[in-house]
Amino acid sequence: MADSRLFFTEKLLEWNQLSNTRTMPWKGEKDPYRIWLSEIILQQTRVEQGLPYYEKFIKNYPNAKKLAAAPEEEVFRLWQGLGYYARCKNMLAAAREIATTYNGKFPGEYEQIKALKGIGTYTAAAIASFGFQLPYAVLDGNVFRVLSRYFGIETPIDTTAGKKQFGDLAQELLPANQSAAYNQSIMDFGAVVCKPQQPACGTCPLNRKCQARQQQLVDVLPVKSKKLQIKKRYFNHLLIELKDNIYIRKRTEKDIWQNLHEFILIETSEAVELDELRQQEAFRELFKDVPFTVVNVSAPVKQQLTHQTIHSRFFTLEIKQPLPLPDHLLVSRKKLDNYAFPKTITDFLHSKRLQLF
DNA sequence: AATACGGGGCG
DNA sequence: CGCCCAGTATT
Repeated sequence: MADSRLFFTEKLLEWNQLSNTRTMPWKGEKDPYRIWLSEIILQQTRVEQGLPYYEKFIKNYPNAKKLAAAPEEEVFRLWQGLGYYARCKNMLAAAREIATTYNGKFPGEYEQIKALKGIGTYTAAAIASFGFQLPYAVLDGNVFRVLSRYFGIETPIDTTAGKKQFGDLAQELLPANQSAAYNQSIMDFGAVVCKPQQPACGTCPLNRKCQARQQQLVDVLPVKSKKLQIKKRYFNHLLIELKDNIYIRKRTEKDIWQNLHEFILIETSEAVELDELRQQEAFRELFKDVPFTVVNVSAPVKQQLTHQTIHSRFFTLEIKQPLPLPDHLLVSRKKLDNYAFPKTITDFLHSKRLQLF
C-alpha cells in the first residue's frame, strides 16, 4: 500500500513537470496576499470566471493595506457579478485584520491563516503551502475526485467521515518538502486529466493502477450523498421614479444577495400580473397616500441559482411626491453605478439602457 | 449533520 | 435540466 501511494505521488509530480500546460497568473506566485486573493475568488468558481476579477482586484488593491483602506461599497462594486457575496464581506474583514493585527504583513502560520475570516481548511492549506512552503495538503473538488477514482473510494465526499478519510489520505500522499508542487499538481491534474465529465483516461499516466477504471466506476466517483432542493421564488421589483430619482435599499436580511442593493421588492408565492400585484397588502400600504402612474411592466425573467429559481418582473412606476420609506435611499439614476446589485437587476438595467440609445 | 450561499459553462 | 466549479459559515 505504501508503494502504491509513493507511485501515485511520483507520477503526479512527473506529470506536472512534463505535461502540465495549465497557466494562471497566480501560479508560482510568492506574495501571500496575491495567493490569498486568488484563492478567495476561486472558491466554488471557475478559473476563467474568476480571472478578470483577480486582475481588477490586484490593480485596485495591490496589497492588504490598500484593500483594508477601501470603502466597503467600492469593494462590493468590484465583486459585483461574481456571486457568493459573503466572500467579499469576509475578505474585507480579513484584510483589515491583516492591516491592524499583522501590520499589513500576511501571517505565516497555519493557525493564524485559518483564523482569518473566509479562510477554511482548503484555503488555509493552499496559502500555507503555496505561500509559506508548509506541509498542508489541499482538499478541494479536484482532490476528492482524483483520490476517489484512483483509490476506488466510495465514501460520500459530502459527509464528515468522507472529509476525514480523504483529508487523511491527501495528507499522507503529500511530500512534505514539495507541498506546493504536489498541491498544484493534483489540482491541475483533476482539472485537465481527471475531469468530472469525460476524463482523459486513455492518456492518463495513472490509468493502469486506477481502481475506478478497473472497476468501471469512473462516472460513479466521487459519490455525493445529498441532492439539493430547489425552490421557486417570485420577485416583483418596483422601480419607483420621482423625477430622475429611484428608491433603492441594501439587502440586510439573511437571504441571498446580502449586502447588495435592490429596488422596492414585493415577493409573492407565485407569478402575478400588475392588477394582482396591486391587490397585495404591501403594495396597497406603500401607495395608500400617494398616487402613481404605470410607466412600464417588463417581461418575466428567470435566473437559476444553486438552491433556487428566481422569477423576476420589473414594474416601473412614476410618482410626483415622495414615499415614506425610511430604510430606502432616493438615488439619482446616474448614481446607481455607485451601488452593487445582483445580476438579475444589472441585466435589467443594461437592457433598459440599450433602449434609450 | 445539514443547509444556504451566485453565477456560469457544458453535455 | 443536472452537474460541477481551487469552499465557508451558520444553524
